[in-house]
Amino acid sequence: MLDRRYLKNNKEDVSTRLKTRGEIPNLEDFWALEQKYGELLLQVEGLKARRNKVSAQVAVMKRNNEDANKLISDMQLVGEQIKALEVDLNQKEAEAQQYLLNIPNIPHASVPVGKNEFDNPEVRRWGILRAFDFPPKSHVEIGEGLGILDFERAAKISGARFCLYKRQGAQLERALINFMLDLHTRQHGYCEVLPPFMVNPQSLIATGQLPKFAEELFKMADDNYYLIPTAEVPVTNIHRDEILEEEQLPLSYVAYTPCFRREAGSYGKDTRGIIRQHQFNKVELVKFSRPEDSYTQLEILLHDAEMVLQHLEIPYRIITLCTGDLGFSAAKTYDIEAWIPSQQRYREISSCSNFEDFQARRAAIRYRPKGGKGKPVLVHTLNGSGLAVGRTVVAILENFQQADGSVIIPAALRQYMGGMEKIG
RNA sequence: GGAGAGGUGGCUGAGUGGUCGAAGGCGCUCGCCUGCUAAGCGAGUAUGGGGCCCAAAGCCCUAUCGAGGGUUCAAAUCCCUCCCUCUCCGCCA
Repeated sequence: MLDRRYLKNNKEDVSTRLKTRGEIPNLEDFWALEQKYGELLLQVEGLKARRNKVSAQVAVMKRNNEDANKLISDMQLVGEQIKALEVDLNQKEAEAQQYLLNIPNIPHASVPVGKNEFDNPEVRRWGILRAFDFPPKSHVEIGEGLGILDFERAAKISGARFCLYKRQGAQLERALINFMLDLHTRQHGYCEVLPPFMVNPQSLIATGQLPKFAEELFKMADDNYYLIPTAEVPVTNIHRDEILEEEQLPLSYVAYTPCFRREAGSYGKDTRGIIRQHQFNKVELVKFSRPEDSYTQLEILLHDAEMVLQHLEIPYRIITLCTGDLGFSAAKTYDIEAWIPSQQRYREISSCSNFEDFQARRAAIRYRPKGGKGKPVLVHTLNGSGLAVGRTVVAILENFQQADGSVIIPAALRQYMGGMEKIG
């Protein structure tokens, strides 16, 4: 959510910067709404001030056994006026709130202007693409060949976009989760948390999935809970409605969770394999920082995520999402894309974003400047995948496949696989 | 699921219609004092919104005692609904 006052006072600036996202915001309506709201608020508060004052007088008179009936009947009228105005006021307030909740974040000045994913500039590449002396197979072929990925039975159990991992496949997934958690906690200083996988609507509003993207979420039919689409939701909400101490910042959390997404609107995309699933595992990094540090923290976050791929010896590249490709809540996003040999292209395996105070404002996450003096200030929130586990399995199977259909296990992972060096 | 108890400021804890944004204690901040530490003394110490102001400081108004509604001139206090926590029973990994 954007700052209401900033939005009110900088219509032109906000409007031009939002347009780079491809949004055409109608700020005039909002402005008119705010104007009306302000007037009503002034009226209502004026009347309340009067009533409070008179009520105090009534109290005094009653104590002195004086007759206060005149004042009381006057205030009855004032009470009715207040009630009538408040109906209008509350409606304006709700409208303004709805409006604000549906406006995306403003891109950071360093974000390249562009229309869509084809305008995302590459930042850097890492690793050497392996030269295959045989046609590389897709992870589906490899996984089914080895009997470690079973899509048919998953479809029977659940449906499309699910996968049953078996034997070394299941073990590999588990090994990766542990490897990533250990790396981030032991070497990068993150605090490990294991949050709930179901959350209430408030949490989803705070991080920006609601109200706008309800169709992407799995919702419980009989309870007011949603399955999390990412650990970002429960972990960012750890500090919802809290005032942190400046000394605590930056706070860094790492969490493993499964993620659940309806993938509405992506019919036909990545239908085969485990690239795009309704349920997938992810190790997520979340940071809370002072505003002045958040872009430094974004670089650190990106580095921490990259290190996973470097340890696993998987080639990747970093891109900056352009204004037109930026997610709703993000001010700036780097994607890490791993090399997928069967597709001869890089595919997203991590997304690292700075949300600035966009989520913090929705979630009321603030910190008190040092010394206990001064007003609480909104923190900046950041998060990034570190990494998407299923897609890491894809990258390993494909990049480390052998001509005979077997797969070498990256050295860094072997201690997590009971010393196993090869699958198949 | 059944029965009961309870949700008040950073914490603890009082408050059953007006003098309560809220006693007391703890903590914290600043100042004083003490050779150091401890103790002691004094002052201050919630958050959102709005207004005055170029801005800051400050002042004023308003809201907030789990959430939302209601009664009343007036609600932490009375009524209704919901949420959460705790205890016991049942069930269960």
